[in-house]
Amino acid sequence: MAAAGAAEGFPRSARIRKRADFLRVQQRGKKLSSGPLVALVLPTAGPTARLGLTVSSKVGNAVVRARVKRLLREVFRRRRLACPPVELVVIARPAAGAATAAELTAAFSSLLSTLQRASR
RNA sequence: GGAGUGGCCCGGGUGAACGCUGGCUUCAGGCUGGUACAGCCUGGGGCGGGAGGAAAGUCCGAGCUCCACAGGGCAGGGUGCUGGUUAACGACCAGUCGGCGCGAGUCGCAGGAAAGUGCCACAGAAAAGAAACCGCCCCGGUUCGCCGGGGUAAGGGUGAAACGGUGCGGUAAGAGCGCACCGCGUCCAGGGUGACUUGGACGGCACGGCAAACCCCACCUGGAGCAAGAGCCAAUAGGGAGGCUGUCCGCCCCGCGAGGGACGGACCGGGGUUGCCCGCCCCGAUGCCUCCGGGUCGCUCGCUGAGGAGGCCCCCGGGCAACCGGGGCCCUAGAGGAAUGUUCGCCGCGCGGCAGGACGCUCUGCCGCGAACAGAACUCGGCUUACAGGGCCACUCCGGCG
RNA sequence: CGGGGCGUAGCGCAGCCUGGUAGCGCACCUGCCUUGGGCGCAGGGGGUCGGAGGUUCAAAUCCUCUCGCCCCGA
Repeated sequence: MAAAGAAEGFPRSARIRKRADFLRVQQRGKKLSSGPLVALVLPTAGPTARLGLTVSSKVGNAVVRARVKRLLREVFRRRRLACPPVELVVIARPAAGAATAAELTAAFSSLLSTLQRASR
């Protein structure tokens, strides 16, 4: 176990995939925001953090939405094991469609940093 | 060389690191059944696969799936020159006719206006089956200003459009009144599968426009859509399925009777016949009997390894072509809160600047910037729309040189 | 996947079905009224009718294609 590649992996178990899970986090989670992003955080009993993304059609067409999700997933993949075990739902506001990759990365990174500080 | 027309193609390449996804294989752990072993789940390793020309819009057509369907009529919807291609189409090809263009070409919802109804604003006398405002001509009257009656439709004027056009003859003035040509209609002959076309004869003109107005005619048309649909099935709740039973009348049977049962008809209410009607079919408040299954979340299948109405700037044959037949080669991803990504190099492409060779076309080097439109969601055939940059082919017109 | 609606002046809407003049309210400008402002009265300006093509003598209106926005159902 614990192969070298697992440090930056992003397996299916680290994703929120059920509508019920999304609704639970959105109703009971704590709300944070940074720029074009809104995050809802709920502590979990699982071993690691899990991420779910919500990017509606207000953000842009399919290409723009996919780009936003891939960028956010990439940031989360790099820092996943450094995060406390929470369930995290990130909602992209319409401004996220027009944001550059650097802006989105910075916004999500600051969100993750405040999360890590709060858990200590 | 310049201007243009039509069509086709490409849609960056390569390497490394870290990731994602589904297939095959292998290892470890667990569960079920268990003799070997098989199946499933979780995690790791290896191998090879992983967006488009439009995947988009969802404007048409089909496959596939489920539902409905005795039959008849009416409605609704769609298409609309002809012939063909196709699984099918509103698509495509070829042609006909008409518009535009010198031309290559291009555009066209392009049936019927003597089946009927309706509309044609303003202007104009008159907007559809006739009429006569200014006129022109004749006759009568006259106070010489003109008035009355009749003929006419050439000219003026209005309008988008005025009941064939031009010319000659003719006439009181005129008029298809007569003639020639053109247009129109009918008939005949030739060509063509056909739309249509060519020629001739006859007719003296009848049929203004609008059907992307209602409509008529011809042909086509059941509804929904992979969240279709099929299977397994937790918690919770306790229901779900099947059969009988409505009211009245007639008649028959059983019974002493109350009553019960069978048949036929009518009626009431509800439902089905996925628009309506006829017709047809089913059901009945309460209650009784029999059976144990129905279904939500979730999961699996449908779903893409085997079939594809699949591609080929491959070949052969048929056809003007769309396309068809045969052979060869090749391709084919399968997610499910939804993968195909991120970072860093090198090469290639375009634009701009600088320097050098060079009259110029252009070549070399360096630097900077840029690289679009857009993401599979059951699968195909079309159409439409978006798109940085690049390449190829055929043809037309104009100019120059030989 | 399927269905519906909207786009007309700076804003909110009529007009479209049944073709011929684009209009209403608020806002804007000018004048009157008032010491001044508001209110009120009178007058005025302003619209490629989302875009392209077509039918027609004539199109906001009819037809076709297209762009954008909003809503609904499974």
